[in-house]
Amino acid sequence: MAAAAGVSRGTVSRLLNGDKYVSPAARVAIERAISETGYVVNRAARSLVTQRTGSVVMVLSEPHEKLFEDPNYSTLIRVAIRMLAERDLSLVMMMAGDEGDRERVVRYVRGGHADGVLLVSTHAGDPLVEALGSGGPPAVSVGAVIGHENVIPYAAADERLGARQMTEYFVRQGRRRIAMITGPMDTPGGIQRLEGFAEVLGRKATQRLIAHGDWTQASGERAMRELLERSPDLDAVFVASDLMAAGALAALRAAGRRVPDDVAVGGFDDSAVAVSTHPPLTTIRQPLAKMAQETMRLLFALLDGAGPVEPVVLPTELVVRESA
Amino acid sequence: MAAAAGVSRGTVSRLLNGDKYVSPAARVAIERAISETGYVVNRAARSLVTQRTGSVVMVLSEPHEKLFEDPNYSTLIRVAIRMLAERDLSLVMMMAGDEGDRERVVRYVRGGHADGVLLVSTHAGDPLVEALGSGGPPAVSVGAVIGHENVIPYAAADERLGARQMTEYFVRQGRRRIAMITGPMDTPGGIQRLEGFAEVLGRKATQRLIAHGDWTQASGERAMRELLERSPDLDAVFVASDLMAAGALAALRAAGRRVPDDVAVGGFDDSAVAVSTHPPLTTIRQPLAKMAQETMRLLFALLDGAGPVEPVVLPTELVVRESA
DNA sequence: GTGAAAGCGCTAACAT
DNA sequence: ATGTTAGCGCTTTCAC
Repeated sequence: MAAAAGVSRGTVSRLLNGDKYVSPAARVAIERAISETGYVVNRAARSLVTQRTGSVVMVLSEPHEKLFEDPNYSTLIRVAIRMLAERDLSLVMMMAGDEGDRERVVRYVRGGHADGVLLVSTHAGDPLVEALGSGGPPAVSVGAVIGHENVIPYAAADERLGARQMTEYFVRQGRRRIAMITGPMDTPGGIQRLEGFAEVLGRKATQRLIAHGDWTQASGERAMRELLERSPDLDAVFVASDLMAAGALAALRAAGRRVPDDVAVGGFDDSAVAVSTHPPLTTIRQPLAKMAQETMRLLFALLDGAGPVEPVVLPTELVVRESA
Repeated sequence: MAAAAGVSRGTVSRLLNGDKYVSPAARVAIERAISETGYVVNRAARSLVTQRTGSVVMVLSEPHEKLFEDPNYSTLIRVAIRMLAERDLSLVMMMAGDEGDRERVVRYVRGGHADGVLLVSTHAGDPLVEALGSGGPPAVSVGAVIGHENVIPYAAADERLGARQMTEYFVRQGRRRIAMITGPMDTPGGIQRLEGFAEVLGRKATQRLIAHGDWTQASGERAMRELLERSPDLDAVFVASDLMAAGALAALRAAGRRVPDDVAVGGFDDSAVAVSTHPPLTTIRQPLAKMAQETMRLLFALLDGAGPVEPVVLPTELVVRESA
């Protein structure tokens, strides 16, 4: 290649890496040679000397079955691919659902096979976070990592705000017995959406009116049945995700309750399912694409050697459809 | 590392690569040294000499916005990650939605950055397929690549069979005016599901009873409105995907038609949305996980240097719920 | 069965 | 502004 352009390999390398000291003549000769020979740099060789890999790994920490039931991941993946591509970085996907997975991820990352780590849906106490620890490449997360909020930068929706928006909407509507189906209580969405709910209702938010799900549709249905049994007189339910809300809708229908007449149902996410249910869901829009973008921006800042970066919390928005 | 075990680097390498000529003594010494030093092979260095990268790239050819509305991709990604991990290969994701994307993919693949290519949802005539051409690493596809069925091995559902199963079910129910909403006519699912439909109905499958969608929910709704206008007396509609069927359901409801009493609705995929709609969808189950597995198996066979491999076509199954 | 040594293609430091 | 050169860490002959 260098030979084809009549210059040394050093000069070619300088051009490719944006070094300023390349003469116009050399530049032209090299560019011609590149397009004629179809030359492409060998990343392995480059990695060997630069100690960088040109790739970022997205670690999905949800148990396998549940993982992809949630359409939100799709947006994350799409945005990440796009933004990484702009920097000529590639996205490697790994799962960290069980112990074996986690070990693989740790070996991969500590082995220097990724320049950065993108954590997704990491639960509280996940040993992976400790194992990744310091000394490795920079890590960021979409959504806070509980217990590591000050260690792992993140971009997240303002979960509490969203929960308050929905709960206050119910209150304004004059709903009197407002229940909630939460997410898993070891995730920020699980914890903080409940907190927002409780902030608005105060002592009216009793245990009888709260049930827990695991983000799946089936769990939403189960939780709704539970609530109807415990508090048959409820007239509204705030469900911490659209998918679980779809399940709740099915349980309400089975119980003969009309939505929103008898029971108002509010979801969270504003994902695709929100418009495929009947009635379409009133829900809280999470700016997912923006969250993903901001998370990538944090990662890039870290990759560029910026100092410590601050978490980003983005506002949510009430989207009124027909379920409430 | 070699020093830590008191042997030469060559011996370490031999052990790591499963060469038989390693004495038990050396093996023990090396294994101890590995666990003590936390040694991990440097893939870049290995790649440099072996000319293999240890990664497979999944190329998603759908335009960006539509891409992930379809929950099916999730399963593909999950299965691919799992099966690749077992071989210590990693999954790199790329998009090929527009021209710039495609160029990047081609450079990546032709630049030798992947040991294999996993095509997903490639449309007929996609220039990417030609560009990847021969001489590169082996490529396989989930679902046939139209026009390249004999070049690119694939695992797919028996689309025609599925369409026949649904259409025959309608016929058995005594439905007389059966319409269809197809997928894009440059995809196997678009073409072959229509073929199966037409095979059963013969000349009763007229243009008036056929509308086209692009797999999105919105397109399903639009197509359904179109059909209702053209053929108000229809009493059944076979929709080529669950997501589009969700859209069709909305259009039918808006038009005041009861499902399944007035109009029977059949979907295709048996994806998560099939149970979140009201009523839940009668649909055709596509063995997606199995398709993904078989596709990976084909890829592995190719990576292992097996001769030409045969496409795999898997049977579908009618799943009766409440929409028909 | 194992050590020694060449070399994969590149970057970066050094010379000029 | 550019050529020269020394590795990066591994696999793979080739000797022994």
